[in-house]
Amino acid sequence: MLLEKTYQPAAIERQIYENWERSGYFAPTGSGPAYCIMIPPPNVTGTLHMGHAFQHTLMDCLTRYHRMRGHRALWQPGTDHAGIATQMVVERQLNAAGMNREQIGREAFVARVWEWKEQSGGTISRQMRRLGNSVDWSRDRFTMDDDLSTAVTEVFVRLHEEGLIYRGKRLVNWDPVLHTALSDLEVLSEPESGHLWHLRYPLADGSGHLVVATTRPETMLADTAVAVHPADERYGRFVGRQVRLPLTGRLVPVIADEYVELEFGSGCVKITPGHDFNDYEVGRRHGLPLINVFDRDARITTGDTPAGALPPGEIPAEFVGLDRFEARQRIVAALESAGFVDHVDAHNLQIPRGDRSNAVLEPWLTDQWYVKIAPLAAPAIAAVESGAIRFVPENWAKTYFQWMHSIQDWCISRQLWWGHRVPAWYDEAGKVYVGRSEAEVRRRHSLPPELSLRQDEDVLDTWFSSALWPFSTLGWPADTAALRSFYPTRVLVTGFDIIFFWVARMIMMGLKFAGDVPFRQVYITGLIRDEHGEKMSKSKGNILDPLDLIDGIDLESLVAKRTSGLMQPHLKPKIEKATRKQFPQGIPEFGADALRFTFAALASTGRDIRFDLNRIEGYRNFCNKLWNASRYVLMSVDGKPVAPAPAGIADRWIRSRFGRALEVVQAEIAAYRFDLAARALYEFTWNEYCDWYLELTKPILQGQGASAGEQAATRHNLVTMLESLLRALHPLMPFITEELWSRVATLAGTAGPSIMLQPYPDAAAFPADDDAEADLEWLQGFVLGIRQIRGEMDIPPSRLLPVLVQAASSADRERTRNHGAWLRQLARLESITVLDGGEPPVCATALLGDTRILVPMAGLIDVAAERDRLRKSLAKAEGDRARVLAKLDNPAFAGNAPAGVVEKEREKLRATETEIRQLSDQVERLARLG
RNA sequence: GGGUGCUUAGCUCAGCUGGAAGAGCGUCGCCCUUACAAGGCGAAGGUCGGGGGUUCGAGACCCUCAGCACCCA
Repeated sequence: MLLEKTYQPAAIERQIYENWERSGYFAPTGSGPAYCIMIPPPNVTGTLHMGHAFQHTLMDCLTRYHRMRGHRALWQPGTDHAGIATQMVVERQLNAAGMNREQIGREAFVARVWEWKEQSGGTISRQMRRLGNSVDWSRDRFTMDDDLSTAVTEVFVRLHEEGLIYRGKRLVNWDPVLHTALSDLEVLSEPESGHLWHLRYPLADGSGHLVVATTRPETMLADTAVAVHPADERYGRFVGRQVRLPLTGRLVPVIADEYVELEFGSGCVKITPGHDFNDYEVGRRHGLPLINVFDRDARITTGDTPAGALPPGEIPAEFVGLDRFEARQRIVAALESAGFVDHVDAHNLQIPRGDRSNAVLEPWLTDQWYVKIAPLAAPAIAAVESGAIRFVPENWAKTYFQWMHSIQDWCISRQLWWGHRVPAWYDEAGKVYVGRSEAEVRRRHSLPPELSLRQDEDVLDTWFSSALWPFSTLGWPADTAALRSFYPTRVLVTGFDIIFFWVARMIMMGLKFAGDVPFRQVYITGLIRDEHGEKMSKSKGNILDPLDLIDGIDLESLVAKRTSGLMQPHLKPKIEKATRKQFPQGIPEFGADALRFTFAALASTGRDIRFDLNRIEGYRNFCNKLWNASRYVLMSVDGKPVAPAPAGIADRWIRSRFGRALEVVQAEIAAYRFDLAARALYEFTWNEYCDWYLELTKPILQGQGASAGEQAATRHNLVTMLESLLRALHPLMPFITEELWSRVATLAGTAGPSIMLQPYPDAAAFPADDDAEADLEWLQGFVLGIRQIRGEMDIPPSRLLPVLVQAASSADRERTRNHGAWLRQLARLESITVLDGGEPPVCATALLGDTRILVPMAGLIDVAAERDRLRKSLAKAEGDRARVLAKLDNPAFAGNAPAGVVEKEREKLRATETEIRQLSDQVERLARLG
């Protein structure tokens, strides 16, 4: 059956994927070595963005490549529950319906989240299917699945038993909007403009005042000291005395601590251990009391300490209940009117905000669960130091070390409802019991049934369960066959942005609980950005849905997609304008294979990858090229005799070239240089297979000269070569290769249900053939010489040229004779005459080593134009000669450079001299005429 | 303040252990040559951010400066 004239991805892709999936081809099979990649689990209710599609392409390419090379390949899919993000989405839905989660209660709320997960959870798997991802869907996992939750509980309990999980009252990063603690990594600090208030704190003995500088005057209600630097001569005499806090009148000491910066502000700071991380440490060093004056909304309270509530009236009633920002204004106003404000400076400071809510965070004193991280970090550092885990590119190990060496204990509790509930129970006295279940807790601690226990309200950080992903998905804590074969996994493919969040934590947990590293290599990809290098984000309005590149999308739908559901609706006009400007016609359909090839081609070592539509268009054209090359092969072969027979020179040449390309591909995939692998395949396919090899078969198959046997042999090589090429391209472009292979395989004398189960072509089966390559290089040089004359002289291809060959060596004469048919067709020649001495007519000249290829000029070529052309070449050749001569004349060069290099230079000199002689000869000849 | 990258053709980027500057897109010519106009053929275009050094030889190695980006505090 004849192929369509152009490649139409939409017509084939879905059906092919359905067939693969239905046939179970994605599951690991065979007895080869195990090859396993864990998918970085995306948010179950989210969608895949360009970064996911990019990484998925690389993971799929690796999986398909190793599967074809006989590995028992498993690409483990799954999703995570994305605690805060998902809870926020469902809360917003509730708010829109005029409700909130407190109203409906925990149980009903969690049920709604599950509903939302069921409803939206299909998006990602749909996208993955369209991308052609060959994950083993039968093993699909979700972090909240029962078995994965079992793993979470098990790890929590074991860490607790070892004293590596503890509960403590500490300052945490508190999100007063989401009402939860956050880990350090979820805090984003940006400089923002604010003020530095200089406040007068009167000395208790009435002998004057100290001026303290603060960016947060509202926390002065909870001050428990004033600090100066011990070496600060301005203040030394005040240390040990007391000041009377304005507004509350409480007496606090003046202390000396090196934390104070001499040059900052007045050099004298207020210390508020309950509301500042640094002050907390200062307070600990000096045994200062802790006072808290905020509630969970960051509103002013009547104040409390770990020992209990402050006496009534300690915090002035006028401020109680005020939001922190309003409290600031009111307190500053009160201080001002009482004359306590010395002056106010404008000041830029770092403001910590929650990465989800964007709310200004508060250091707040609460009970939280922590993982003691140092004992886990040490082996995780060693694993990378020893090379048990290798980062690619290896530079990322530095980033990893830098963080691991300064790592803090990990706050794992979150005051959310969506997630794994902390497996801890409290009795009425507040005593805590940790265990796998309430029953186990009662049994272990011999608690009477009538003792009522309540489970901890908090859930665990989502990353806690993600950290277990490499072994929890394989069945841990059970000792499963999957765990035994696939752990440790081979490589983790992910972005540098989650080295700390995820990669480091998986290494720590894997070493601790699965007894080995979770993966041998970590391949860190760049981040996909838009064509201007901007990060893609909803609020910037520059996101692209990978599916829209596959299927295409009209402008109006694209604008609607980018401007709906914005967190900041006022950005809409700007986004719409930019989108209309960038995609005036919308986005055309490119197909999954073109998108995948583009991702692979962009995967170099850089940190930022700009996604440019021009690239994908180029690779869609590449798909079309491959399609049409196959079309040519099928047209040439189908229904005609095909027979394996001694290969012709062109056949030998293309096989030799293919072998070299495969070597590059094998090496570059092993090095995770998908860009170089893709380029090798692209260049081989287009510049050698299509541009030369297919053209070389035409004179044989379409001309009169060749014998039936030669033709049958050519057809055989034509189709077997294509069949191999399709296999070589399959990991990158699975759909089009499957479609074409299904039509080509039988003709090539092979068969099978799918190309994805076929072996990857082995470079060793295509050994280098230097003779064939030398012959073809000569032929290409000949053709190129003629084409150059033709191109520069604007001679149309329809005009066939007579050609004279002069000063040919006997080898060149033979080649001219042997390859006459090819030369005539590829260079579009009318005749080829080998000269035996004698004066040729006026000609345009092309050089091929010592041989001159001459095109008689009469009526064709302008003498002056040819002379200019030759002079340009001559000038270039003379420049070359001068450079080479200078090098060779330098005794230091001949003395120090390796012999091979020197010989190469000598050879170059000979070549340029021949060229110069020939060219000047020809220029002279033209000069005589012109 | 500490750290990590980047700077090569108009644009986006390759350039492996130092040995005659590359690709794609774009541009300019000539072509509807029966696989492909999503194509074919040809061409133009770069003092490899600046300066210094090592070397017979540097886009690549070292130092330094400048600009840009990111991470951590």
